[in-house]
Amino acid sequence: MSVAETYTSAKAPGAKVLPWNLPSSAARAAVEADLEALKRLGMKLRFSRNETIFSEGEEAKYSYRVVSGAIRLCKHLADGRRQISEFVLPGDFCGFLHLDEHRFTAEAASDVVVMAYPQRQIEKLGDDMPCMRKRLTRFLSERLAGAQTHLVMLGRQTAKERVASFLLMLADRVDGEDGTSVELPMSRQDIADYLGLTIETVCRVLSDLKRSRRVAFPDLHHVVVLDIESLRDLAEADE
Amino acid sequence: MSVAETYTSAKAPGAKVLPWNLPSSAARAAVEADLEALKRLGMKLRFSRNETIFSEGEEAKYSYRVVSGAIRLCKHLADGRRQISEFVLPGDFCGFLHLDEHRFTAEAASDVVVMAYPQRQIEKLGDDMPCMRKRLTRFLSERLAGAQTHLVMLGRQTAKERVASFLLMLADRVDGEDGTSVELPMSRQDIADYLGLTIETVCRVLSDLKRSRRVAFPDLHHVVVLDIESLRDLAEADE
DNA sequence: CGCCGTGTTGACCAGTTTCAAGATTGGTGG
DNA sequence: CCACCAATCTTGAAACTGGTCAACACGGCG
Repeated sequence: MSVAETYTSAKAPGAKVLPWNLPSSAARAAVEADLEALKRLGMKLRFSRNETIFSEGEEAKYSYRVVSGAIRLCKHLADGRRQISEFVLPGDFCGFLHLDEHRFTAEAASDVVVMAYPQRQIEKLGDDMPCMRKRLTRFLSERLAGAQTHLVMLGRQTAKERVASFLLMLADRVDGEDGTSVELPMSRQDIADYLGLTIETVCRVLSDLKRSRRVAFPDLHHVVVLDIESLRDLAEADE
Repeated sequence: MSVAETYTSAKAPGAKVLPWNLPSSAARAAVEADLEALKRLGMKLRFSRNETIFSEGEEAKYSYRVVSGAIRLCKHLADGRRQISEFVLPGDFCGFLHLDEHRFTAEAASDVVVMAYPQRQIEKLGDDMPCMRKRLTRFLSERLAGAQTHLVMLGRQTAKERVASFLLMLADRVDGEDGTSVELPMSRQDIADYLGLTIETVCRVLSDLKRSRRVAFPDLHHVVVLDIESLRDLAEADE
């Protein structure tokens, strides 16, 4: 079964495709197809949990693709507050901003394996190959659209809605077989910092969801089983 | 005095350039320089306050540049909640997302005059002219970086910090002579929906700022005089 | 003059945070 | 394999920020 098929079958008829903040599985599959040129530029790197991959303000020498694990993209305030703008999951790209400096910090949310591509070469690739260029603008456009959805979440949704949306997003992005059992490759604190909440609030909401049988934690803290339909009611968000 | 000069002189020595969500005045000035090709594609349109320019989900036929007034880019939830992701001020662009559908709604925040450029032609321009293409990817990158700053604001800043940051951002973006007197081309409700607050909270914070002499309203509600330095203390935000 | 849209202020309330105390989990070394 | 420790997660109670509801003020315009 191709990734693209997994993607379409995961969408129940009538289910709305959420405009989340990374390219959909379908888009990723398409990228896969003609990414050979990029592949041979990359080198494989490993980072362990909480290692910094690059920092805000650094010169942007590389862009990355996650092979396994997860990266968090975040900004740190002087007093320790932190906001995560995005989780980068296996198959996803990050960087590629075509700015001289990184505008956010990238840290390993779990042990992670990435491919690193030299920024220079990527830009060259874009110059030479129109298809790559189109992909890049589309990628950036998609990410911007995703960020706007995230803004709605932080600006106008309640804690319960945010957590529900978050879980649905993960289920949507992870190519799980059935899509209801999802691994959370990030800590509660990471989730809180993504959702603009405290870790305690995230815990409480998850406990509520557990009590109302909308989620279950079979083993540890890091695997969730979702009742998609009932979570969708809570998420409410979309237009 | 060129726009670029205005920009650099507005930055006091040591003042940090805020990574806000639209291209800086300097960037805009540079765009100006070689935008002749684009210019003759555009047609001038007028919208009056609260008119919809385009809606989320519509086919993206045009991109826009604001000549005068302001546009708000926003998303509406089913129950009436609204989040504004960006204000588009004179000289700024919007659209250009290279996606088939608009991912947000654009409405006139005040009476507004815009230039509308056919999306098709723009893409063609990008194909033909490498410099335009680079400008586009840089534009999108810059917008994405700006959205991330906005995320920090909504996720991790207090009401006071948000309002202070907002006023500083406006002062930074508007090419005012001295930069301390700023016109607010949007309503209190618009500001609230940009900041993820209620209109009452925005009013209260503004009143506080007025009492503590950090802002003043000479005439109406729609012109503010700022004490940049003391507001910067409140904004706190940046890394 | 009086209405309507918009902005301001006050009193009260609710959701979220804060602070603090445990409970679980995972890892390490005996 | 188990004991122990540190890190992470969970839960509770109290405090607080910002939201809600309601009244009022102000300015623009017919």
